[in-house]
Amino acid sequence: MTNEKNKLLLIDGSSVAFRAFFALYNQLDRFKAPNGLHTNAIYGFHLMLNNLMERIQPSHVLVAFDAGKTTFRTEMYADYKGGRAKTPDEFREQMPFIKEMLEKLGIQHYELVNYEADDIIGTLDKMAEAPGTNFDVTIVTGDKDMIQLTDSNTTVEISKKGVAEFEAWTPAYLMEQMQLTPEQFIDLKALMGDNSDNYPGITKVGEKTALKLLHEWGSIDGLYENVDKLKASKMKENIIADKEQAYLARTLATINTASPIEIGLDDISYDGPDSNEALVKFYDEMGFRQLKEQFLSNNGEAIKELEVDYQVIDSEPQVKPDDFFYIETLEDNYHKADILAFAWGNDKEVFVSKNLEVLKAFPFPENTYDFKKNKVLLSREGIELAPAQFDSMLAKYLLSTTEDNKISTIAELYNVGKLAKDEEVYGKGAKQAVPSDEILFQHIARKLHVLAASKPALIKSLEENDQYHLLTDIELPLADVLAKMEIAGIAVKADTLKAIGEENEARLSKLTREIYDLAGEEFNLNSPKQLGVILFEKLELPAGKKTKTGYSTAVDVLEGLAGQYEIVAKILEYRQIAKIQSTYVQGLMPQIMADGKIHTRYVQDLTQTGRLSSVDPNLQNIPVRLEEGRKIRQAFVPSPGSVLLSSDYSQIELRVLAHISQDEHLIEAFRHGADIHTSTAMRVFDIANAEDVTANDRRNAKAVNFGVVYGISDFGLANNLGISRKAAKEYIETYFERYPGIKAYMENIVREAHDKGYVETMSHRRRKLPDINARNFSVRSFAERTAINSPIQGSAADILKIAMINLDKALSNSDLKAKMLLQVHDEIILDVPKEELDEVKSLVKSTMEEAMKLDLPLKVDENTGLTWYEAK
DNA sequence: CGGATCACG
DNA sequence: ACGTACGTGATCCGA
Repeated sequence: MTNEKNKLLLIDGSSVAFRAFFALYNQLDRFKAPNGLHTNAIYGFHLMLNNLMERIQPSHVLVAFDAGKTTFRTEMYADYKGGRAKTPDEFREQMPFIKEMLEKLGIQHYELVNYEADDIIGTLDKMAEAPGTNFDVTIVTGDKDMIQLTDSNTTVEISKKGVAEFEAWTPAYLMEQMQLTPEQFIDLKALMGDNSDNYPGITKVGEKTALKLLHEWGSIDGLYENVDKLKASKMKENIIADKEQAYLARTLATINTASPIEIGLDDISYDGPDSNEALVKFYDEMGFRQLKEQFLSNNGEAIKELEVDYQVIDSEPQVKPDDFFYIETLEDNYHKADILAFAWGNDKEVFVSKNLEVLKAFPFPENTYDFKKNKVLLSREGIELAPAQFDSMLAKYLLSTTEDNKISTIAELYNVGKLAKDEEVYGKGAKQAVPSDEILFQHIARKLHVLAASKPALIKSLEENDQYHLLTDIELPLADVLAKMEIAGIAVKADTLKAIGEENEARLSKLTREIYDLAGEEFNLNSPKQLGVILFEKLELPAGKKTKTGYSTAVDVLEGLAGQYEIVAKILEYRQIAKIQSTYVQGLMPQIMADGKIHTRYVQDLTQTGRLSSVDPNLQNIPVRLEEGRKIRQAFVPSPGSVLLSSDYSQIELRVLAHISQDEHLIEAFRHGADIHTSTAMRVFDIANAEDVTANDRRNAKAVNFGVVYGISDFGLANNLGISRKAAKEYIETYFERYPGIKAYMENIVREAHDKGYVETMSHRRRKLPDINARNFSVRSFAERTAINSPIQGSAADILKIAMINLDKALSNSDLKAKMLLQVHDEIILDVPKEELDEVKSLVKSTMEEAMKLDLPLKVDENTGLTWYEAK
């Protein structure tokens, strides 16, 4: 050993891992490896290590772990650490990877049968104090027991909050905080016991009393030598009676500094990772992008941000047909956004411009990113964009829905260099601003380069997956159709909304007064928390479910009470109206643009199943089930001289299920055109004649049919029908018995998902299922239900997409003026001139019914009206 | 910014 | 034994 001071870092791995797990517990879902493993504890542990290694710069490091449930302490006291809650599966599954991480980092870890991490640490600490050694020791742990080890060269750091805050205990700090020496700290635990380790000290003695006794008598020995001097009291009796227990507690609390460990200080010197490649690979496996980058940059291997040369063009652009084209906007909502700049070119040369005049005679190339956005933006400049041949956003979406489809993500996934995030270039929130031309141009030039450079890899992957046709035959043509629908928009009458709004306001203020009256005080009716307190504490109504934050006041809970309590009925009414008012009256009104229309945006690259979503505003969830809300639809109207036509698939998901499962009974039922829920009721409940099926039978059968599509469980069905779990289980068993094809489908698709890690729709749309082999039951079960549902929901989505493309083609090839306006998952809403109605109605019906050939018919129902309210 | 609630298929 | 129905978006509250 040299004369220079060595620095030894000893970490209680089991306790620090546990701390890390809970420090990031609220982000459990965010921290997932690509293979589905939870990583919050692994990541948190790494962050703690970063903090410690940087601050302490140790020459020697060891992470000690507890070896198992039994130790020499359990031999002395069987209940030691007994009665602890089981460690969560999400935590347990991470432990092997924490150890793997330490190995990759070049940090030794150690555990010893029959001993705890504390004892290993205590023993090494002792070794580091032997004559001839010269160490400063830092011990890091999550609980206070180890404070007893602090001395002139040993600091004990206790993890306090998050992953970066520690409290450093030295003898001086211990004296200041508790007026104790490290030896006395053991006696403190002897007197008060340890709840979390599950051993008692002296009855009724907690920290306060224990401290008082120690300050008076110096030690547990001192106390018992002088026990006669204590004045008679219950406490004195306890002290005398629990003497044996107290000494046992002292033995249990004392860290063994002479454990038979087989490693020494020479074995734990630290000199960084053995293999940088292995560490980087580990980061990749865990999905630790930031840690990886940080590591690489510290090693001078930082992935460099792309350097892309570009030319600024102000007129007469040179464009090759197989170039890429990209438009940049700050705002997401391209119905309002300004074009900041645009770029074109390929991976060799890039051109940029912000002069909109350049666009007027632009020969738009065939490759782009987010064609739909381009088309809508350019239509505002009077340019009508023809469909593209390739769209990187849609290609990436088809390949994987696990991440977003930003260009920076594509760059990362396909290894075509690093791209700054938009937030870094443009800022976010209030700080968002347009940067200088130089920064803006460089950024979009980089994007253009990434698009061009990644295209071959995207196409190759699509072909390997047999998905290329999904891009060319479905998503790309659909983008063009959707752009036209978004540009068209739907007329919404502000006056009608206003009238509904005024009526609502009157009802809301009356209800508010009545509810305050019944509650006996005023409170914020929109706060579930305050409402819970009023109902279940002040008024003492029987509380149902609980949520993480308090009492649940959701509808299903309140509905059970509405019959008995006037206030609950009024709250339900208030909620219903308040929802309509805030989301649909006040929410929609400002969305009506200068042309009197609402232009939604369909998000084409988001859902896990292949459905669209609708935003700004969402026109796929306009109320319909309850009359009060349905009135909102009176504000949605056709163009002058037209009517609205709404055509929807009947039972499309069950039909898809019948087809892909090939269940003969379900297929037969649809071929006969019978009411499907009635038919199910007859089969499952053994009813011979359709007339004998009661409304209740049908309702139950309907719930079972829905359940099947969702990946049924007895619990879910029971919950939905309000029946016992046992009864629900019997329903399901009978159902599977009567529809064996369905049962086989479910088993097969789940098995396939387990084997492949993904499932597919009829047209090879994929959904990856990283959780399908999870060790955690509920995580895995969720993935299994998803495996059952996604091919059904996704195939239905594909069918409607195909129908929309075909219908658009048919309308374009005709003289018809009818236009598609909206899509709501299984229905299309069109604006149809009155004189075209008959023709369009049957065209839409046949196009939709023939969109895909199944082994049973598809069926379309339609409604028409002068408002959307009537057309349903 | 996450949770609770509720609107749709 | 575990703890749930599948897929979305908007609004409000409260740390």
